[in-house]
Amino acid sequence: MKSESTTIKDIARFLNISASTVSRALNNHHEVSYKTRQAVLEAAKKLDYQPNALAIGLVKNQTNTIGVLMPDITQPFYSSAISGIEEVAVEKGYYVIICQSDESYHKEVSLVNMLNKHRVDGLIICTATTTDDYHHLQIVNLNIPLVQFDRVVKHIDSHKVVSNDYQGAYEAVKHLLECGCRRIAHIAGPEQLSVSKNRRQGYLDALRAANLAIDEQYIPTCTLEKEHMQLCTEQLLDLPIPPDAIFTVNDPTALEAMQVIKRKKLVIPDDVAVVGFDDQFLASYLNPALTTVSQPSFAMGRATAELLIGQIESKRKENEKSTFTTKVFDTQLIVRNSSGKRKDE
Amino acid sequence: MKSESTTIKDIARFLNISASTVSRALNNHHEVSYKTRQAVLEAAKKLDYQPNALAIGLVKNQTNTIGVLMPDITQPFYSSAISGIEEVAVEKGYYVIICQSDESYHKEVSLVNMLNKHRVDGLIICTATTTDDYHHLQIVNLNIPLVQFDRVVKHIDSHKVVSNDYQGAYEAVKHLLECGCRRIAHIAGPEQLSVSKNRRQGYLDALRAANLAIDEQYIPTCTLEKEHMQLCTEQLLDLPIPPDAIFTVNDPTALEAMQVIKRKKLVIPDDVAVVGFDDQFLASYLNPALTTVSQPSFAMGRATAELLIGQIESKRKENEKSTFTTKVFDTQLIVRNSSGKRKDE
DNA sequence: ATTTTTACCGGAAACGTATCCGGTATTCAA
DNA sequence: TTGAATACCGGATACGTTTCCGGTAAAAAT
Repeated sequence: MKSESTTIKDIARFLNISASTVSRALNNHHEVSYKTRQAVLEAAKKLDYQPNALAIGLVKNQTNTIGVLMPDITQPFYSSAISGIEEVAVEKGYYVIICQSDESYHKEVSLVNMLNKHRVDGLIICTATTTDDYHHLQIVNLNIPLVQFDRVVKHIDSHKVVSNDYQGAYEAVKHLLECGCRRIAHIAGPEQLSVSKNRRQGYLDALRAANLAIDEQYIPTCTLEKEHMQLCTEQLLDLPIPPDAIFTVNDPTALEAMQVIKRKKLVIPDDVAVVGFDDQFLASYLNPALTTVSQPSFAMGRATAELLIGQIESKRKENEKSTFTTKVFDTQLIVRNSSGKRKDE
Repeated sequence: MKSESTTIKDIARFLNISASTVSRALNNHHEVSYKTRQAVLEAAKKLDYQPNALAIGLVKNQTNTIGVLMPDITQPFYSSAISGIEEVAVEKGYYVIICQSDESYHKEVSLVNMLNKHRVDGLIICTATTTDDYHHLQIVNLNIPLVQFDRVVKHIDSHKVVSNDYQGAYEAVKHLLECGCRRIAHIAGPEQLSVSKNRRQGYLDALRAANLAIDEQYIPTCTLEKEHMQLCTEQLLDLPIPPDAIFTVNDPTALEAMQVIKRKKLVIPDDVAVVGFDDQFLASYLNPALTTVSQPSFAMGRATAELLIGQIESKRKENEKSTFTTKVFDTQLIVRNSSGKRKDE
């Protein structure tokens, strides 16, 4: 199945000139006359010439491709970020290869290696929950530009894009306090994730600022598996003195929490208020609508891609050692009915 | 920035053998002795050899890459399908490049051309709502294997993967009839989309089977823009004799419809029942939970990738002209409270 | 002991493109 | 009119790999 596509040599033969001249003409090189350039362009169109990206990549040692490795592209937060990444990528002439780790460390390592082998020009990664060894990132970071998204590893030297998790959590808890809640629980995420840690810290500091005692019983750590989200919620509600509010590490957890609360015939927000984190698009459609901390995932995706491509192209120009930036996006508290002051729809 | 990665020649030099032998050893060619093969493998590991996919692709005229073009990767139906595609792709050693058309015909054409230029080994496509010219698909279909997903164009000769839209719609309407509804409206999708057409037909036939008259006023065609979804719903509710049920072409439309219905202080399902199509993951979290037709999007994604890769690899073996199959996935009606027989949670 | 087979290996060409280097013809300055 | 500068082009090489072709040495068959 010879693919029979026309090459630069075909054009050369057609015009009785050399391949190198054709190449120069197609690349707007100045050392080619106007006349032959026009002839080449015309012939290229006529013969339906499509440059072979593989061959170009081989000599230029680049693929115009960036790899994106996310835990789960099904989650709105990630798919929306990917959408932003894709948008700037095509703007700048790059392709994006997506992979998902399914929150598995082993898949993550193997996919990073695959992408490395494929000679992607750069890599965007959001580590899996189970990842707590970062050699594979270190290694890839030496070869190709890397930018970390959302879940970041501090000691790895690269661009980073995150949202202000600490501030978001702090404000969410402050809001609950203002609603009159005094026994605020927090279903936290896995400890090795930067986002979990920062949100937890925001929660703690908000309580401290209000001179409230911290009760570790109120701060279960969730694996972020569906069943465990439910279990955490049940255990909170079964405490001798159950909480009057639950702030969850993300929206999916808030969803499950709400289901459990309803199943126990408790009323949201009267008996238990709920606040999530993400503002995934369904949050506003729930009943009661979910109060949550909004992250600009699409814009974050765009910024990530811009940083990455910027680094790729500056690297090509053999720039001085680039200094890495961490882009922090402000979050915004969206107050809806799951935490309101007992005014129903 | 010479990337300094070790090549096959480095290994050859290291072992004082020829590059061709190294290549053969790495590819388990039989014409190489056990001893040298071991030596090569060891040296490859020691020197951290990573085969250059570009070079391999150049000589083999393949990229091990498949392109996926979807209207909007943010929608759960698509992201879940992509997830399935990605899964079998890595299983079989392929990379997946994703692009989104944003429902724009022009973007679609330009992206198809980009992917073609990048020499992807195959292409999965779900056309945009605004696409009603299919030359670009015809052309690409001549060059590389193509499989159409969900929204398919009948007269283009390729594998196709769809769900049984007709049957799903038929059963949804039948269910509404059994609930006692008699004035069932249908918010339909754009007419050029195969899915819209089939679901509309299922709706019509179910009504006819029940000897109910068809009222075109009850069948608005929606562009699938959010505002238009709302407008269609409002117009239905404002009719002199408003419907007692609305069957929507997909879940996002059902969502908006429910919001509008609630805003009018009507009760679901007592005043108006609602049934959607997709079973996007949020459907069960709504209040009332949404009755909808479930499509196995993940499995559909898997099947699509399997068909495509199958075609790619059979093409390599210069098979006889392959005959194309259309894989139809059965849908399943998930009855929840938005259509129940007025028993509340 | 001679021929044939087998096992193994190296050299060279090829994939499609970019680019370095050198060369010719033209134009300009002196 | 001569020398140098300029404009343009072709040939060769390189990128990293696979694969065809031919060749040598050992093993097997005669």
